[in-house]
Formats: sequence, C-alpha cells, structure tokens
Amino acid sequence: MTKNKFYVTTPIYYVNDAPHIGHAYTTILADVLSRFHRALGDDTFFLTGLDEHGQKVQQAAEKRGLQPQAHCDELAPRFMDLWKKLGISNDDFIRTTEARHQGVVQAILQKVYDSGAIYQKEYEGLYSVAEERFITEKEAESGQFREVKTIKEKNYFFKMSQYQERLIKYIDDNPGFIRPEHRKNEMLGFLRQPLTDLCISRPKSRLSWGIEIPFDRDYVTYVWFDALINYISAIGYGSDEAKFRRWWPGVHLIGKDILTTHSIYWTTMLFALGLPLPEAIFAHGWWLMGDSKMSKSLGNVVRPLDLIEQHGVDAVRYYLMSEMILGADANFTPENFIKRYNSDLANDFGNLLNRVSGLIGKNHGGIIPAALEPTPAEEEVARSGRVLVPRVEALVREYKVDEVLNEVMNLIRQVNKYMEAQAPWKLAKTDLPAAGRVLYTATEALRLAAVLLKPVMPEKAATVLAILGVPDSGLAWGELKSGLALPAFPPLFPRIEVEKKV
RNA sequence: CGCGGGGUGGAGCAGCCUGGUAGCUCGUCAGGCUCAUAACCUGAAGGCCGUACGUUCAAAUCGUACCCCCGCAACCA
Repeated sequence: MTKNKFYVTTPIYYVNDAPHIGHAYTTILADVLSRFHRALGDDTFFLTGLDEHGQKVQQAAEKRGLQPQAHCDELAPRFMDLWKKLGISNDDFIRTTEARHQGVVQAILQKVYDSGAIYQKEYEGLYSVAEERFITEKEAESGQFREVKTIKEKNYFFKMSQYQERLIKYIDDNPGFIRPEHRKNEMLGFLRQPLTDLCISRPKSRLSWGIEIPFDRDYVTYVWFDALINYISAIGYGSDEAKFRRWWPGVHLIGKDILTTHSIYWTTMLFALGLPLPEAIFAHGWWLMGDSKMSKSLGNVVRPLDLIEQHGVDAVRYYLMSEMILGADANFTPENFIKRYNSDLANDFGNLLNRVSGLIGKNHGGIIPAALEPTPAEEEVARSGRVLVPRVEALVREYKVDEVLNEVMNLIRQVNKYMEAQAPWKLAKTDLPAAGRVLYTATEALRLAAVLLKPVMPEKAATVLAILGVPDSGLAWGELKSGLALPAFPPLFPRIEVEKKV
C-alpha cells in the first residue's frame, strides 16, 4: 500500500489579536488531524504561523514607541506559548516577517507582474482620514466614520477576474475541494457574479509596514500576496523544489469568515503561478458564547489558558473536538463543558478504567489475566473494536473528528454494557478464569480506545497505555499483554462537582 | 421573487440523495446492580419530523407554495 501524504495548515493568525478559543480550535483541529495521519502512517506536515504585517501592527507599534518588528517579536510568543501548552505538534511555524517568506513573496510578485497579470490603476473611493483607511459605502452610511472624503489613489491590481470561468469549472469538477458541501455552494453562488480584480498594494506613504513591491519601491504589498503565500513559502516554494513537491498541495483549515479569501483569491493566485490548487479547503464554524458571538465588548471571550489550568489540556482538546459538529457553529458554555467532561470522560471512560483495574486488583492479584478462548460475548466486543479502526480512518480522512470521538465513546459504552452483562465481579466467585477473560477483553477495548484517542488526548492516552504496560501498542485487536502487573493510579478524569463550580 | 444553508421529543444532532416501524448523546422519571469517580445497566415519559397543498398503496424522506432563523469580499478561527 502506498503511503499517503498529508500537508495541513491553519491560517496565519494576526499577531495583534489576543489568542482566543477560536484560534485554539482551528489549531487543535489541525493538530488532531496531523496526529491521526501520522498514526495512520501518512507522511505528514503541519504548518501554522503568524501574519505580522499591516496597518494595525504599524499603528500599535507606533503607539508604544516601538519598531514594528520589535512589537511583533514581543507579541509572537503569546501564540507560540499557547500552542506549546495546548500540545500542538506543528512541524513549522512561519512568521511573515521572516526573510524566507519575504523573499518568496517578492519573487512571486515579480513573476506574476512579468506575466502581465498585475497592472496599475487609479482607484477612487471613500476614505476616512480619521481611521486612515478606505471604507465601503455602507460603512460611510453608518455615520461612524469621521472626515470621510473621496480620494484617488494609484494601486496595483491582480487580474483575478480572468480566472473566473476556470475556477467555477474547477470547483464543479472537484467535489471535495471546498468543504463542507454547503460552503462550496456558497462560493459557486458568489462566483455567479462577475469577479473584480484584486487590489494588492498600498502606497508606502499610507502604509510602510509591509513587503516592498519589487517593481515599484513606493509600494508595499497588501495582505493577499503576503499572507496567503505563507502556505507555499514555508514548504520551500522558490527555495527548495524537492521539499515543495513533496508537500504541495495541502489542506487548508480555516474559519468560515475567510472562505472567500481562500477559495477565490488564493486559488486564482495559484492559477497565476501555474501551481495546483489546494487538496481541500475546509471551513469550520464559529464558537458562540451562549448564543451570542464571542466579543471583547461583551466580555465573554473565553481564554483557553484559563480552561487548561482548570481542567487540563486534554479535556479542553476533547471538548472542543467533540462539541463542534462538522462545519456548523457551536456553542461554548461552561455548563456544556462540564456536562460533556463528566459524562464522556469521567463517567464512561475514566470510570470504566477504574472498575476494570479495580477488579483485576481485587480478584486477579493485580495481574492482567489471560485472554482465553473468546465466547460469543467477547467476539462481539472484539468485532466492534476491529470494525472501529477502519471506520475511524475513513472519518479522519473526511475531517469528521467529532464523529470519531462519538464512535470511540460508543465502544466504551458497549464495554460498560458488556461488563454489566458478564458481571466479572460475580463470575470471579465461581469461575475465576472466565472472569479474567471478561476483564482482559474489557481492558483490551480500553487500550484500543486509548490508542484511538491519542491524537485528541495525547497525555491522557499515554497515561492509560503506560498503566496497561503497552505504551507503544497499535491499532490491532489483542495487543494487550496478559501477565503484566497493573500499577495503582489516581482517577484519570476526576468528576467535576457542579455545586462547587457554580 | 438575489444566492446558499437550516427548521426532527426539554437541549444538541442523525435520518432525507436510494419513500415503508423516527435513531443517537445529554436532561427528566422509575427500577436494577453494587466491581467503579453518588458512577454503570435496564425501562419509561416526551415528537402532529416549520406550515399548507400535491404525488403515491405508503412521505420526516419526492414536488409546489408559504413562514421563520442563519450566512453571503476585504484582513474576527
């Protein structure tokens, strides 16, 4: 069987933003997918990073009396540290101010310019002097902008419009390209209207903190030809062709807010470069806070660090991955978090581990019993375990992490039922080996579940596997070893007592 | 008539393409078990599947109309 390749990216986050649950979600999702693909034996590369140019950075730096670069250097660790704490296993971290990126951006601008797909044009629009930026007519009507006047400015434009038909055809021909399905339709709807060309520059007089346009030193390039290119500059485009060919094209995980940017701007840029389009662009939903959007003004921004400190990284990762249904918006509430933690992790998974190990300790001298010949009851559990693995693999390839978790929890629930039906605590009194057979089977199911949960909960899964004495065991049924001694251990996921929390 | 997505027991979702006893998780109630983190197991209550017509022996599932919610280009995942 040929090895698959998996290159996954998150957006590069804007360095001025305070990292919030949304950033954490996308990044954890990318991490979980990466870990799954690695576990499946795929050649995997996971990229995330920061977008460090632009007006807001320039202004914020000025306000603090710092050089923009110094400002960025100070802010960047907020993200890097958070990813470390969240157990993010990215293979690279790109910052758009790095030389390796800037050089590629300039080379690309030059190349596209030489091909005739970039031209200069005078642009007229509404400009807010107070805000120092162009505003839309709608914004002007809102009356929230002072000193609005019409000004003319020369800028460079990318001939995005010329790729419209080609892009429509591509999207039609590649059903898995934009996911989920309804987002694809949204984009096709968008493409029914004539595409305009894309303004890709800013005069330095207005914005100096950016990458200089190689064919006109009075300008810097504006966001698109800077930020989006990170996806290829990081993997060696223009500098390491072998590396680039190894990884490109990749899968872009994004929030639904930047779907147009990716599925239209970025893809037409790739057309202009003669490069293959991404393998997939997957847009997920937003986290709402109790039905309202998360916002600073409402004071309902959830800080990932607070959650980690309270409940541990793995619980947070599990919650975020299980609670957001593929592609839809999800609702974050502390009550929800506690409910899911208690029912899935504490009551089902953690508690099952406890009851099984407790019985082994009490009746079998703390030694994992022999598997023996399976009866139909064991066969049924084993079959569920065997069927689960390919099922999970298929779901992972469809980005359906929430369903993966549900499937694994179903196995755990089934084992709880199996325990109830077999009652090894009773069996032990009449037929000790038979009780052992039941406990072996239940423990093996737990082991397999832990292996499958490892990408989502690396620490907790490793703990379980270490307890079972098979830290490196894999996805085949029956890798649990009889005869090993089980150490004592504290509850894996202690229940969160609601009374105390409220 | 701009486009797209959605409206399924208290909550969140599946089912709809390939019509035929409405399923899952959580919550509620009752019972069981007592190995376990007051956990686990079983059972029950609770739905006119947004509304109205239509097709059909039969519609949550197909068709038509309507109502309601959400999203739809400039840097918020």
